[in-house]
Amino acid sequence: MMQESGTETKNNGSAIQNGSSSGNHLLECSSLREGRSNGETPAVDVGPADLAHIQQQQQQMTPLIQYFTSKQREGMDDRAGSENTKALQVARQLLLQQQQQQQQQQQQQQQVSGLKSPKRNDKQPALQVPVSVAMMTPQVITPQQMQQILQQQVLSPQQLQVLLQQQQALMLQQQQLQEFYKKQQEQLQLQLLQQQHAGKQPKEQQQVATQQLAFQQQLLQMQQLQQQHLLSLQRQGLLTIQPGQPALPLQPLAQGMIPTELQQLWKEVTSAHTAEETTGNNHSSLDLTTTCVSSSVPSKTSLIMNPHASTNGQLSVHTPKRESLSHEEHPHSHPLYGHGVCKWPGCEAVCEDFPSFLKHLNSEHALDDRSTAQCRVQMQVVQQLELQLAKDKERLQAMMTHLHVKSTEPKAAPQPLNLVSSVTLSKSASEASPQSLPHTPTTPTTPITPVTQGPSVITTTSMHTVGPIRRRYSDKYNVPISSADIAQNQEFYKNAEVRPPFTYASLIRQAILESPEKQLTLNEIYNWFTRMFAYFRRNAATWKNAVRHNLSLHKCFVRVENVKGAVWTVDEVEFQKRRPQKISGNPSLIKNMQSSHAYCTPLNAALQASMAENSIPLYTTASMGNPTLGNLASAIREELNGAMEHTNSNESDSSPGRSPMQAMHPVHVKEEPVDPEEAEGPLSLVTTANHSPDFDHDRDYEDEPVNEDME
DNA sequence: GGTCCGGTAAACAAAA
DNA sequence: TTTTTGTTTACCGGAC
Repeated sequence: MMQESGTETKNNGSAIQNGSSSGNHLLECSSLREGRSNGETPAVDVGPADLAHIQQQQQQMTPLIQYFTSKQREGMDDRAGSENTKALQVARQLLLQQQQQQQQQQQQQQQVSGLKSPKRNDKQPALQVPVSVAMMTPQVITPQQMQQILQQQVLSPQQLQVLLQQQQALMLQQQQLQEFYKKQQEQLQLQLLQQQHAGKQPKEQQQVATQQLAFQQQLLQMQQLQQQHLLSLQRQGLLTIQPGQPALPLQPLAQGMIPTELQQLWKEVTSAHTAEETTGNNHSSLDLTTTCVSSSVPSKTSLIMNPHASTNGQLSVHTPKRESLSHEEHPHSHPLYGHGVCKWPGCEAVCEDFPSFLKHLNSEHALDDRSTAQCRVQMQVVQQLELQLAKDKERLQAMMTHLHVKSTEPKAAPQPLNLVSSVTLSKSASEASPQSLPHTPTTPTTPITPVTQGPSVITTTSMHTVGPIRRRYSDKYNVPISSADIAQNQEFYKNAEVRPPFTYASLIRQAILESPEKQLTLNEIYNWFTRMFAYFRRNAATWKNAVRHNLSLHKCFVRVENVKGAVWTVDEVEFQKRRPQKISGNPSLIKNMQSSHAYCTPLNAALQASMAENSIPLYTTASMGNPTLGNLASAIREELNGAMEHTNSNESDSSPGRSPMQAMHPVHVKEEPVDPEEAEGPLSLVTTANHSPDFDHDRDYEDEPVNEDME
């Protein structure tokens, strides 16, 4: 509640200037008044001097903010917009001086308080007042300094904007922190009173004091965070820092002493910090313009992003604009965080909650060589995917041209042809409406949204893929796969909320087979689904039910009672029985399939090389899954072998095409006459190389290998 | 048009 | 009591 008020104040146009500082003071003062008005002994013994100090600093702060605000409103007049950052430097120095002084004062207070007797009236004032003051006005600038800045008028619009925004962010942090701090104080007051009335001994009071001290330390850490923020400014070149002002390391918060509210506060504060830091990264040595940068840049800081930011956002997986919106609307949503897992490529660290994720993000994925390299790799991956997509499009066009297939777009879709989209659009054009595809009944009204979060280039076209899972296509529509998609699809399905074109049974089997012991619990299967497919991170009730349904329904899934409960295994014999035999009639198809698998290697090798070049071991499992390509390949071979076996031995078995491999049937187009009806085929099934029977549906079947290997 | 298959929804029961 | 797990049935749409 207090935080809300703080936010409102911040968002209020006219209140911006003094909303943070004065607002904080007022809040504190009012809080103090309340304490007194209640007839309770004020635990926070803020003396007149302190109040005067607060007011004074408030007055000092206001002109600067007003100035910045006015500059912003004036459209950041470039009149004085020389790039000279001298004024900013001055301001920065002043701020740092202030902070130093406050820290020193705080430390002194702490020392004093530590020596003081646990008597109620003695301990708290020393502990609290300095902290609150320090936290409220870490960046106070004296009127003289302010005037100096104003006289110089050397701030460029961008600098002003940056400074103003960051100032606001810091103020918000301070405000929130202060509010929480006051809450803590009030609680402690109550505790003290209760203890006093109950005749508690100083021991407990000491405990309370200890808590106070701990909290104070946390506040100090917040200051350090702010300093880091300033450092990030320095990185941006917007500020220069004094050589003698070392950056304080971000110390971990004292565990076990962070109450829920503090965690909440911490979360918000670190969120802002993260955003700022990310922005700093953007301007630092890295000229990263893709996901890694744009992903976590909130709207607040979007203004200070480089001119390419918006463009980058469009090209990257996440657009800054959308991200910022989502951040505003869903404070806990973060493109790098989902389902309790850090989505940083290759990380997948489990973070229980958003605050812990933010901490993790700040600690593990700070601006360093590794993160830089990862971002670069991600860029390369995206670029490679883009290139591959372009190639495939070209190839498709050539194929269509060769087959004299007049564009089926009128019938299929107006959207650009893509491996994915074309598949969806093909035969079942009637159903191909993008909106109708992806969604489970649970989300009928939100058809496209999930897909929009997909990977950059693929996203647009892939939107149309979402629904295909149910549809099956006959072999004749299959077209030789372009080498492309293996790694692509893996990454794609992991990031894009596009429904994989595989049956639940196939996915379940894959999950089980990928497990070390070839057996998984239901929950582990769930986890595999969510881990491997972004699509299954939503509508859990639906697909989980389907998973259970499939497990129970299909004989190929065998439930085994284990020591630790029931696990599910795959009866390959039964599963093979399910396989379609369509492929059986076409040995050549199998050949093609095999050849198509060969594509995997080069692509993955390239990706791996790229990663190795950047020394990014993390990528191995998470985003690319390259390391597991071997497994994937072997799985494909197994599939192929199975299909071959069927081809050789079960030709008579003509159950409607369902073999995993069936999808792979290579290029029927070449072997079968192309009739008008089939003409659509190429379009719809551009990629059909490897497949499990169930994977046959509307997609290129190279996906399966990828998916199988994802793990 | 019938059949098969997969996806989805739902009800129900047992176990945790 | 709630949640998870497991089973079963029904329905629908797509492919054959």
